[in-house]
Amino acid sequence: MPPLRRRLFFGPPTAPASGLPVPHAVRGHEDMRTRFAPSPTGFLHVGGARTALFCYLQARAAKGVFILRIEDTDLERSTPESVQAILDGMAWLGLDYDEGPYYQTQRFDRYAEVAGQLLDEGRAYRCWCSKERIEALREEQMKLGQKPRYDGHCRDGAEPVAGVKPVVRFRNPLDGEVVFDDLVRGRISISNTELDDLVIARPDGSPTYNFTVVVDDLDMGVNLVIRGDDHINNTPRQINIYCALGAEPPAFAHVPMILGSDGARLSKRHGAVSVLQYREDGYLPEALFNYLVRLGWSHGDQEIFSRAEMIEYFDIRDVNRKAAAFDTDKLDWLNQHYMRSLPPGEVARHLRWHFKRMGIDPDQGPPLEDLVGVQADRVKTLKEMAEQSRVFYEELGDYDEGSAKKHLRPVAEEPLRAVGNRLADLLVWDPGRLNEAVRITAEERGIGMGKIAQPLRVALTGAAVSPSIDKTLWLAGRERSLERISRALAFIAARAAAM
RNA sequence: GCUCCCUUCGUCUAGCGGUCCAGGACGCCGCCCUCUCAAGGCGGAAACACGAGUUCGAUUCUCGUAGGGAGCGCCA
Repeated sequence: MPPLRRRLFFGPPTAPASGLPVPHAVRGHEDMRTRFAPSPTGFLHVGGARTALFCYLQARAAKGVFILRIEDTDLERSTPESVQAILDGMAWLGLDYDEGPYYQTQRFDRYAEVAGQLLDEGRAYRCWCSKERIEALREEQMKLGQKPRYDGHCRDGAEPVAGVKPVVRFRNPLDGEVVFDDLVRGRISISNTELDDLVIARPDGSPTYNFTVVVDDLDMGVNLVIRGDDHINNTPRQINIYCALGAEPPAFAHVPMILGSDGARLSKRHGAVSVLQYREDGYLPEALFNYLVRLGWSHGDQEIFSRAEMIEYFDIRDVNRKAAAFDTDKLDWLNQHYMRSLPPGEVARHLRWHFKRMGIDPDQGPPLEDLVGVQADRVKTLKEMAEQSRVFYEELGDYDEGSAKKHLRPVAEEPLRAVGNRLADLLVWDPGRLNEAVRITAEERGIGMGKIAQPLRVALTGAAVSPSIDKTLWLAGRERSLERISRALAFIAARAAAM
């Protein structure tokens, strides 16, 4: 049997009630090992993603190792699709791990081995209590205003019950207290009298969560456990198991969960909760990453961080204690920032993905880099950008009714025809010359830019909203522009004739 | 019910006993710019949950109260 590995990278997190072992120097320990351990029972949601991201950053900051472990012991609910969704989500966010993915289902022999060891040493025992008895016990205790827990009926030896396969329970200490210094919450202590003898193996021998985590983290040499704060209450039990195994517990950091914009627990009704849904909605991974890391963590007043800066500055101990509400407006702002500041080619790559999904051929129009340069500060998401740019890649459909009525009127005919002619004479189709052509046409007539730009805009895009007129012409291209101007002139003529 | 945990502008946060009649960011409001929509520039409103202590002095420390969250499984 392989020895249980012990690794320390800072002082013991457990301590007698006196003497505070201050966790020190999280950074700089080359042997730090963290892990992200999701259970594959659904997609990777933003809360889990943020936990993963903190594990990743902390490992990178300490030049340690980041491990991925899939906790799939729940055969009923775990699915290969979920595993894939987790892997895809992490890949999209750029969370690369150094070890794994390990799968708990492949380690059942090992859990059985350790459970057997605890049994042999008397640190665990078999329990034949029926579920009915446990149920009745719980009700009784609840009625008495007590915290429901196992009463230790089989703890000191019990007669096997014929035809019943026993569970294995961990023999939890009866007194004393468990104290640990959580890297984000500070000191947490709980009395052993609050804990009971938890089941570590079911009748069929399959292990339970609190037991597998300990065995895995020990075997994998994990010395810093970063996880959601819903596990705080499990930690003391786990620490007791570490001790029973004669091992040093790792350090713990419990990060708060993410709330919906209304402060309630994040759920589907808040819109996107799955990381991959954000990709579909048009967000850049850099934006979501930056948003998530700033949610509950900060470095002075800085809002924008490059990956290298995050790694340089991140320290799990700086993570906030309280749950944070997800704010889509701020994510939007970050997304726009990254659409404008990332290399256009990089943004274009993601944009291409959206075009394809929408059934638009990105090669039937201007280069996507040019499009990004023009549209990035006009939209919040790549999806919006693609939607608002179809006219540069596809045939123009019907004019927006209101826009056509307002701008494609007989008075617009002459200026539109004039600008069309001037554009047709242009030898070079670039924004500078295009702008000049429109401006001069307006000046010659002593009319405002808007008197020409708006009709032109409707002619080119079918609606009254688009990038500045020179950029719109530039993106539409010479051929499309001239053709659409002709069409608009015909439309105006037909309308005049009908009046 | 019991145990554990949390509490600064609407939201994310800075603050680690005096530097705070509390700073930044998103959002919001106003003005400017302007060929539309944006973007940009300038300005503005907006918070220490409450009550006791400790202290010369509390946003910062302690204890209560209120509010919120999590856990109490042969789920993870």
